[in-house]
Amino acid sequence: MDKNYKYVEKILVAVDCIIFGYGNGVLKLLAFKRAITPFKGEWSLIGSFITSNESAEEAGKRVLYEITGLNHIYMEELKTYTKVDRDPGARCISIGQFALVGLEDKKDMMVMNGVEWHSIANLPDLVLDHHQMVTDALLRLRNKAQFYPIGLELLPKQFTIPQLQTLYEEIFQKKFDVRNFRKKLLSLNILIQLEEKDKTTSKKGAFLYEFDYLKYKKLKDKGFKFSLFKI
Amino acid sequence: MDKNYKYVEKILVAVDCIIFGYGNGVLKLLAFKRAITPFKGEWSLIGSFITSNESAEEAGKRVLYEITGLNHIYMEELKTYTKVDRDPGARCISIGQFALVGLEDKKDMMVMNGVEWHSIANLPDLVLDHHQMVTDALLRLRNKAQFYPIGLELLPKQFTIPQLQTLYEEIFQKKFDVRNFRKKLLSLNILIQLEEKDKTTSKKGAFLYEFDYLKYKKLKDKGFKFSLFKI
DNA sequence: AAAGATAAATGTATATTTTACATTTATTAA
DNA sequence: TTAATAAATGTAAAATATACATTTATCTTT
Repeated sequence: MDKNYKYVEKILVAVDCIIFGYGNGVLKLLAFKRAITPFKGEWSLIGSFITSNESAEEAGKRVLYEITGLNHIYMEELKTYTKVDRDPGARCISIGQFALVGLEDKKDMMVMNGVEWHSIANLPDLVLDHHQMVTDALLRLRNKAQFYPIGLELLPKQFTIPQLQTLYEEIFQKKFDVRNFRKKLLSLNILIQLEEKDKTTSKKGAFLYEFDYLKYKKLKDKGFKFSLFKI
Repeated sequence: MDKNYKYVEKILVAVDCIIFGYGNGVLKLLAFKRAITPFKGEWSLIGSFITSNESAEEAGKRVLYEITGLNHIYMEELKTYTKVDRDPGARCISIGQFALVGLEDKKDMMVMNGVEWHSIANLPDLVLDHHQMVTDALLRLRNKAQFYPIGLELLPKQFTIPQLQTLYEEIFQKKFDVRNFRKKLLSLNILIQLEEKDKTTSKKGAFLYEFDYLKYKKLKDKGFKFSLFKI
């Protein structure tokens, strides 16, 4: 190490993952019941200390993989929690990592002992400042849903418009008018209608759609701003 | 320290401040020429290692004060830079702190040797990943200007509409129509028109305004979303 | 006192977007 | 054939955004 850094204090650096899952029309958060001290028996976000050979995002993805077997998951930094006394055990900062998991295509997901998906409407108490992290992450989720076609991360590759609407209604805890919702979504021109219908929820069946990711990306790179709704 | 944390690696944690200043119609960035190794003679953002008794924001505000004497400055977390090899001297993560300084009311600001305001249009090369931090911060600034009356931080308490427009034009590098700009701003109902005029830039003089911060806050708390412009 | 110069202030018509709201359609099961 | 059910659709009114040119207040000069 460079001698100039020699006398500087080092700090414990953790990541904690705020992992939202969406399945069966319900928005969920992944948490686990700690089996060992500290905080044995209490609910906690999934986290880890960062090691010297990984970035925060790598650490987040690593621990998510270790605990769920999930890979290639959408993850971004939320914010960093650095209050001096946030962890009574030691000075420790934590980098919140925000992640989104579509649960419909992950039915085969491994679920470790003590790890559970909790409906957002009914969260358990969480250790330390983890509840604050979830509050912050929910704000981020809403913000993201407004300016980014978040169905890309939370819905299966093929989905129906009513499914997409239910996702938005779950995220915003608010009903939208079906005619206006469909009109607005289709006006963005990033959905491809397929020929098949999904008949699992109605006799008539609902047409399946896919996101046209390339078209979305092109428009975005051109500076086109998506705003899905005035909420 | 709790024994459970005993065998975990610690990491150097720094803050780097991306400090935007606005004065004389120009948007500027604060940087300093390093007088000592490492990177002696190169331009760098203002930063510091975090000590064990301060949060990231406290560290950011401390170093800003140490170097400029500035106090009570708007500061928020930008993002954290954690790539393993971002600093060749040592494994070191850095928390970017985004700050805004209105320079008109700070004419008496102390300027330490080697510390300089650089016009955004003409930035020097910066060490490490500091240029990336500035790029990220500029995006944040634009985003913030769109959804928050950023004049609150970057203009003197009393200001004119043309001044406010110049600020927005500087931030977005784009001209706005004077009629539409004024109409939109006044329609938000958070400006108080004063009786005095500012005659420094024209014979006719421009009416001075103040932000009605309380009204703004009330509307915001009610869930009212400000969107200053479709850019 | 009048004229000239300069930036500030203003209004309107058109286009676009958002909102509110009720009926018809496709399909399966009885 | 009928009943049941969720999916799909259209239109008018309101709100917002855009494009665009002239008048006003004041100081300076003649």
